[in-house]
Amino acid sequence: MGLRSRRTLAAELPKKVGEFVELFGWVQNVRVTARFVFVVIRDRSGVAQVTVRRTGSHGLEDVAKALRREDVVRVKGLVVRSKIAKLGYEVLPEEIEVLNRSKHPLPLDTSGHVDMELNVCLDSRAICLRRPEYQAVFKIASTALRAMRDFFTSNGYLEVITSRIIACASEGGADLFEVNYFDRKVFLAQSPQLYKEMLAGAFEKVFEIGLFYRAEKSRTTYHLAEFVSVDIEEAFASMDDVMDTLEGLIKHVVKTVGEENWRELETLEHTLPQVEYRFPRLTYTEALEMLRKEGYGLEWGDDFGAEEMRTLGRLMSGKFYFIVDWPLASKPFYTMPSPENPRVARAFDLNYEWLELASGGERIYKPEVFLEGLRRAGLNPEDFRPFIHVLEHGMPPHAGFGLGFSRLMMVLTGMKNIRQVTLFPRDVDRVTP
RNA sequence: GCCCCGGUCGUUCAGUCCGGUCUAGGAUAGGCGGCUGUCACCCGCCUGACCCGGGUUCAAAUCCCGGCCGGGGCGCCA
Repeated sequence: MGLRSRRTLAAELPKKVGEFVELFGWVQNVRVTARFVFVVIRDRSGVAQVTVRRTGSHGLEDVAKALRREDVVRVKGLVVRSKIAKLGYEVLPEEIEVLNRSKHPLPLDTSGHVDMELNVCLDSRAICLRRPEYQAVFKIASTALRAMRDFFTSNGYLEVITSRIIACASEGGADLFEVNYFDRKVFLAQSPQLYKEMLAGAFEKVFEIGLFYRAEKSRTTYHLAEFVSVDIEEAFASMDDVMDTLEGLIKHVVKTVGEENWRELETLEHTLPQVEYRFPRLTYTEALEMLRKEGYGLEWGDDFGAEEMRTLGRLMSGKFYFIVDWPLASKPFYTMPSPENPRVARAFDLNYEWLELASGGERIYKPEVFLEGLRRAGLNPEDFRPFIHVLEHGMPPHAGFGLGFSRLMMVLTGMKNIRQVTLFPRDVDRVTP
């Protein structure tokens, strides 16, 4: 018989009053009194109090008294109601087995009395996650991932997995990590961009949730060298279509997390953002005008810096909002120019307050226009043969977006640093654990 | 890469400005003892730290320089 079928979780005890159960978990606390030893056991469902009556005969009592925080134990005992115990019930043990001892002192405080610095937490990540308030973030993340998959699949998108290994450092923009691949120099992908476009030419609607890499020495609270990107690409769709999809996605995720993770949100003392409105769609030019009125000396074509984004976020009063119709020069080479004005891109960003969560738009689908985009970006067409090959054989018009999953998680959990919502963050300074 | 701030028991917070009873203090964790159906149990005692290197000084946790590490901001940034 497996352990799992024998096991009872702490949260199930109220239903087991009068029965013998086996608890498995960690020692959270031990309190010794004249007639009892109280051991608090924590498992993934919550905590339970194990009450050992002191008989003076060195048995269970000695085992219980010797327990220390984070020891791993199995407790077999009778569940009884209790008017005195704050939980309303407790376990009277007949066996306590120590499955593993924890070394002391612990690298951090798991009792919840003393807070820890982010770095201390990350250095002992799995131990820091013994604390419920640190677990809450990742329970919400799991719900969000599931909600996104539900949303995409129920809207007809096919989940795909593309390669992280690419041959050429040729997609422009950010720096790529070099990897030795059978004595060839290859690179880690920084986005699934061209792959998902090619797949949109076959499946029409695809999405991918995956890790991507950028070798930029960014030291901010919202950049990592390894990050989770949520990407879609859709054939026969316009910029407005995928913006609607993205808006629907955000609303579905917020709603689902609100329904399923209210306990975790309470633990984090965080309230989800409101989404009961149509996300404003601001043009780049309108945003520029708003900033000029605030006194920023910006020219058409300038990018918005951090301060500008904070101002814009304030002016948009804490809403999710799109900025559309960017200058083409500020967008990647594969971006579709507007048919009305070739200096304007059919591209958008989605922001929440000051933070850029996603960007997307329509893509070039004609080979000759793509070659013109490459020429403008100073890139070598030879490096794009496989992609151009697809463009030449019936690539439909298409659009898509990429969403920074961890940035969305910051919004959903109220965390101020992307490392707090990443289990094992990778940045310029950290590659362990 | 730039600017600002910081580095003190396992963790966390004081002390540094203005060098000297700092023999470095509190909380929490750990050890021992006491009290006690406890539930952040309580009380007492104990263990345990000034990032590294150089300099100034009679004297450095404290001032100066360099390094390393950390926090924040900016830049870079599909």
